Amino acid sequence: MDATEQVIREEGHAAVSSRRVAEVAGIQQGLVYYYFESMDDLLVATFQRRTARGMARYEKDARSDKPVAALWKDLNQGLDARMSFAFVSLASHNERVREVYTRFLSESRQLQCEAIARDAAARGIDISPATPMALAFILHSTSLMMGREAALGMTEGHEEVRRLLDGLLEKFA
Amino acid sequence: MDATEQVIREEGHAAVSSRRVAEVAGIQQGLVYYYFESMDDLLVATFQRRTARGMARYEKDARSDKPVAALWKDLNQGLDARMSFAFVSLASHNERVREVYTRFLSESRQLQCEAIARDAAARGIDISPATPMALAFILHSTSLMMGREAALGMTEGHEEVRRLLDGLLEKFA
DNA sequence: GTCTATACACCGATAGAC
DNA sequence: GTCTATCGGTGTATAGAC
Repeated sequence: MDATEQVIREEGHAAVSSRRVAEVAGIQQGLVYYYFESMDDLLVATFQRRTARGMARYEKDARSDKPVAALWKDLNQGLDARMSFAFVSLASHNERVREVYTRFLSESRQLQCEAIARDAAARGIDISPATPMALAFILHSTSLMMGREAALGMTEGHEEVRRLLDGLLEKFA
Repeated sequence: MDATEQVIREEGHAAVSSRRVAEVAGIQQGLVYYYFESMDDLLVATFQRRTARGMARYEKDARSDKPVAALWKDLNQGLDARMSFAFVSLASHNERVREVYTRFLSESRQLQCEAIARDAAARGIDISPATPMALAFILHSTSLMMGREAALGMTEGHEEVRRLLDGLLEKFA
């Protein structure tokens, strides 16, 4: 799974083959099929491990003493943009990957909504006209987009966006 | 190029091969190489055509009598999420596709920034603490994310996000 | 567990007939 | 312009030795 992630990151998901993964892992091609029934299984297992790690990170953020600040920091530093794109791209046309991805998206957003609502209530912060859901959505999408562009070598305007959101979230810090 | 787009949309960019594209287009495989020197050329040409059409749409929005409202409407209706993901995924590992994509992103954002700034000035609208750049970025990323999720069958929270942004952009309508 | 060897499908690209 | 035929390479997956 480590080798699979590496290939996706460096060469894209189209380059993931039993031969290439085996080469990176330092084993022979046939051995891949001793551990995974098919390449599809390997792919699904790899993404499942990723989403489990992602959820663990978000849960840790939610339990910290500054949930929203921790989440926002995590979204801006912890996202692996290239893996993320590969994930979406695959999810569009692979039912099993789509299930893994939509469950992760749904559960993590739910978690983030609750964290925002609880944090705002605890600190007496009024986020209107936004709602926890809208805020969670916007934080997620903007940080993902900045990660995407940064992965492609573009950072124009990112400082401005970050400054604006940092300011709006100031009371949570 | 139409056949290529169709294959990308329905089966993903990994399924784009001269044989598959030829089959969809109703021609023989070898003929693809009469019109395009390589599959890479076909892919780049296909995306180039898309970005040209995208820019034309944004320019039309910018010239309309309600630039920001037109842009926001366009972002929410005109984005082909699946093509968009394939584009990004490919751009990560194909230099020529990356160039096409980053130029498009950069030019379209520039255009949108100017449209927002001009529209706000003309209507005497104060968008602070946001800036034209930050606003363009957030509109783009949220609409893209909603398109992405909708393509995967998720629409939870979208109404809330749209309501919030519609409200914030109300003065532009 | 790990290897080698192999079957069979599909890939990009080219050659040459019409 | 469009076709058929073909090359070498790579893909998934399996069989069987050790």
